[in-house]
Amino acid sequence: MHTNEFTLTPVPPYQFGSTVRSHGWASLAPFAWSAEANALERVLRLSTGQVVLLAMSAGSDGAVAVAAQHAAPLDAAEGDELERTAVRMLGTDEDLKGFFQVCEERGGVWRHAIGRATRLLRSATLWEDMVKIIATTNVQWGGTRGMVRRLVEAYGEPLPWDPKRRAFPTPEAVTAIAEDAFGAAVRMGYRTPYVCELARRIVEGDLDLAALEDPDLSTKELRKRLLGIKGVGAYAAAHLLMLLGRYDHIPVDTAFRSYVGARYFAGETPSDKVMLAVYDDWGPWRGWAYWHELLWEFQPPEDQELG
DNA sequence: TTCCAGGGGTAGA
DNA sequence: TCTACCCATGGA
Repeated sequence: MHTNEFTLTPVPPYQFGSTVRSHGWASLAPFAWSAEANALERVLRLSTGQVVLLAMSAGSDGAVAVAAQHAAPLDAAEGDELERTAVRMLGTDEDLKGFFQVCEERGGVWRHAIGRATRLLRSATLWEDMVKIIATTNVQWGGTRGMVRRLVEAYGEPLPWDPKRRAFPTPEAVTAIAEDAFGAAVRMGYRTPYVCELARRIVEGDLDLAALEDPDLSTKELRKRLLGIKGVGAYAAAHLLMLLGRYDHIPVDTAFRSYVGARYFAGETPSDKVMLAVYDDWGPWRGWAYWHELLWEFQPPEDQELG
């Protein structure tokens, strides 16, 4: 057994704990929260095929500690990929000063956002984020967790010394499976052909994920390309845009309608257009503003976070 | 049993 | 651009 430990120094302000709790991703396989280690763990398959076990936890002075266990030593390229992937998942390289500046100007409860210093937890790859977003549509959270768990258990590469723990399946692994077999194993219902087609497009080079992660691509063009993916509509595109660091669209779902209706319209639910207008003055930070308010419903801010 | 979820595709207007 | 209608699955 070999180990590789390193620390990430996030762009401040940053908090590991609030990032892990930023949405439900930490409870979707292969992510798992280890209470005893106080760490976010997951199995990760590197592009060389080596499968590693990652543990990410809060370090000192706002840093994030990452520890990887693997059966064989990692070469330089594998080490780079490991670190790049940890940065992607934790958003430690994301500069949100623009958003925190607006929160500072608004003051009041918005100072909580600065204290929380949250990034959205990402998956190891955009492919994994896309599959998981598709698995959240028109289903309750328990259903999403079940679909993702079955997908990982059926087709993820096992950790060599603990084969019950598996990585998220690659697109190549999914394309190697007949669609009806995939459907029977994963039980994603009508989402099955969407995921299979997505995997095929990635493997065949028809969909270039790296191009979608290019910060120089305009948000408008990026959204158009996301909407071109079968299974991705307005909600899923807005959510994926947030995971790609663009916060000007709000993922409108039943949670949005329920929360905004209760908070701003005395329990009534006007049209989506009217409810979305509540956040218009946040400009490019609309999505983040809504997301913070929704999070605070379940994770009420404490006064000591202020200032 | 019926309803519907952290919606989306499609056809037809 | 907007609206009906259908879509597998499983929890409530």
